[in-house]
Amino acid sequence: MKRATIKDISLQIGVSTSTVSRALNDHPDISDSLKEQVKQVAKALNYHPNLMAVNLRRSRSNLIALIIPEITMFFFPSVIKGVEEVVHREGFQLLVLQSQDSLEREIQNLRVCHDHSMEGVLLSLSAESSDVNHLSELKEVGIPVVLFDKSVVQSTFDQVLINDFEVAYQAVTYLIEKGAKNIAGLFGNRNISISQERHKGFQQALADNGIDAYKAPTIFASSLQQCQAASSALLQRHKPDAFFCMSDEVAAGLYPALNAANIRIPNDCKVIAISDGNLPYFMQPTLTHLHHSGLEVGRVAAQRLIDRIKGIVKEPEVTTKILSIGIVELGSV
Amino acid sequence: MKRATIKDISLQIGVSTSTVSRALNDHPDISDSLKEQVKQVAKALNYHPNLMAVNLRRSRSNLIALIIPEITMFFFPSVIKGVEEVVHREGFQLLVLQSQDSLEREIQNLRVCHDHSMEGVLLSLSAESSDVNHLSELKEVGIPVVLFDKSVVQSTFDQVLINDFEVAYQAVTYLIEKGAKNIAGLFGNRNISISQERHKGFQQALADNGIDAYKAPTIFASSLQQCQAASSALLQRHKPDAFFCMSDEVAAGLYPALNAANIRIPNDCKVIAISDGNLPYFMQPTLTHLHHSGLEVGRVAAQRLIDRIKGIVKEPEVTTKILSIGIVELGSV
DNA sequence: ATCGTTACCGCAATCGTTTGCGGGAACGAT
DNA sequence: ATCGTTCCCGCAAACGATTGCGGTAACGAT
Repeated sequence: MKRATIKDISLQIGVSTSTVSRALNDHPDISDSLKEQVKQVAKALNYHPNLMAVNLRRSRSNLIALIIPEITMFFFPSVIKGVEEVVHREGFQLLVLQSQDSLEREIQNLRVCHDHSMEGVLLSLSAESSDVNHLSELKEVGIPVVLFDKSVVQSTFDQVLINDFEVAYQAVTYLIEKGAKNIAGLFGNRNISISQERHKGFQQALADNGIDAYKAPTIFASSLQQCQAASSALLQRHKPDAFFCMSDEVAAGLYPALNAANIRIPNDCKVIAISDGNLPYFMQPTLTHLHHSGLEVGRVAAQRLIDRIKGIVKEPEVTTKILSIGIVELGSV
Repeated sequence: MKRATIKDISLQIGVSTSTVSRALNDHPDISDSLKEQVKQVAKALNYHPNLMAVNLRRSRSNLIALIIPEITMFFFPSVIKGVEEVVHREGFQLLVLQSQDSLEREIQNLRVCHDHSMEGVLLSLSAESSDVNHLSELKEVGIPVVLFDKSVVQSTFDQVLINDFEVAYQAVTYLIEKGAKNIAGLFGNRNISISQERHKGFQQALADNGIDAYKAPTIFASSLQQCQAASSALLQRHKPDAFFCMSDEVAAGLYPALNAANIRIPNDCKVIAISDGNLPYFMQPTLTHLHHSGLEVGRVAAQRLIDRIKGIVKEPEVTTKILSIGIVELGSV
């Protein structure tokens, strides 16, 4: 019932625990024959090293934390997948924590990271986090942090982002090239930075094409339901010939509204979104989008973090990695 | 830079480490004034107990593992959410592992659970796991396991499931009540148990209503693309007046196929699915479904596990908790 | 002055490993 | 016979906390 320890092995064979330890770790001081014997007994006793003891001794934990606002079906599953892939390959274990978009819980989670001796932290800031001051605690004890997806301007940490402004600009420009003249914008929670940045890109693209950005119908909605309701309301007053959706989530709110108003996509109205490329294929018509690969974000961020942990990245300066985004042309434009 | 230990505090105040430890844990042997002082110094030094040491000493880890086949946008995000909710409330941390539907990786993950001294494991079996023999290792060392969603018949573990047969039966019966006479069935990976059970329920419901189940058009598809292709092919040969979809994922494959064939939902063809209730609202028309709440599954399974860990559940017998399922009537029937 | 309490606090073992250092045995060389 | 190597292996101290047991001081009571 109780798990075997190194001591059990040592007693059984009649050597010291240090010898057993060295044998199991293939230390050159130990003869091959003894190594063999030790390993056999270990197997027989179903011995597994107690990682709590090992980690305490080595003062490592082999753990990497991923803190995200919330696990929904949007975006983060792909990120987790990408992170897990890299983290697992490098021999770490992943711990997933959620901040529920609350600063308080984010701080709690960071404390957990500290307490559990995380070797590194991947963090997508909560909606309430307007700066990174609460990360100083980790910085002081030397736990590397990589921010991704959501960050703040004056960050002093490595980060993996996309250029939200640019991507939105690009999407809107694309709609204009396709002949759209009256473009509406749909955005998520107005408190999070990426909503704001994408909104700016939206406005700038309009302005650069001689369209009065302030007259463009605009919605900020924090949930699918809100978005659908707001879209329906919008359609009472305006008849846009195109929609820019900052995420596939808001696009999913828009579709039913258009349908209810008997507006056909893409004939009556074009739709474009930014998406990780899953949901767009479930929608009808399939949703043209700029492909913001969560998988890629996860991979790159995790790799960067692990490089930091291993000390491969020596420069003290932090880097901001901007991922490039491609457009996937489907049925909605 | 280095984190403060209990020793640092003891040196600073001039008491022993044991006293500091007791003071921090509000042991009655320590005077209130000293406690106050110790806590102040602890705060000043930004002291956090080293959980690796604490856990080694207490031989606990405070960790609960969740092993799932794969984090996709389907179902599991809700489960994770439910699990996290309970686990966090009870003061544990959650570790998410993926088996990629591979038995080998599932075994690897179980080893990780053992090595990291998990206090409990929540497991949704991989497609390749046809029994639970590989769980014996955990059983031997006394780590409780709760299976959920996917299990096997002769399981000797607590489990939280739905009655897949019954739910499918119920869904098909509903279609028949609504007038459907020619019902097709869409299923996922044919190797996983829930596909098989739901398929049986599908067939039985047909048979009980005097329909030849073996002539009913049936598809097993492991991905969205496969499902869409197979659906299109099916529509060349048959004109079902209703579809039973074992998951929202396959339903998402069906929709475009119906659309391409110019078949209208629900007028020309009804569709019903089993779903956790997210995706159905993004589809057009919204998808009528039997609501298999991932949130609930996660909560119940996690609570059961924690009861086991805490020893609240004393009975040696394992229990199988079957969650009830309600129907959500939306636009597709 | 002695004894008994009560209130505090320290010693040292412990959890399971790792690892620096030292030491014995065997063996060959001188 | 002595010395030097080489090859193995054990002792004991860490890692950072918890905790049973014992000990000391203060104090009042007798």
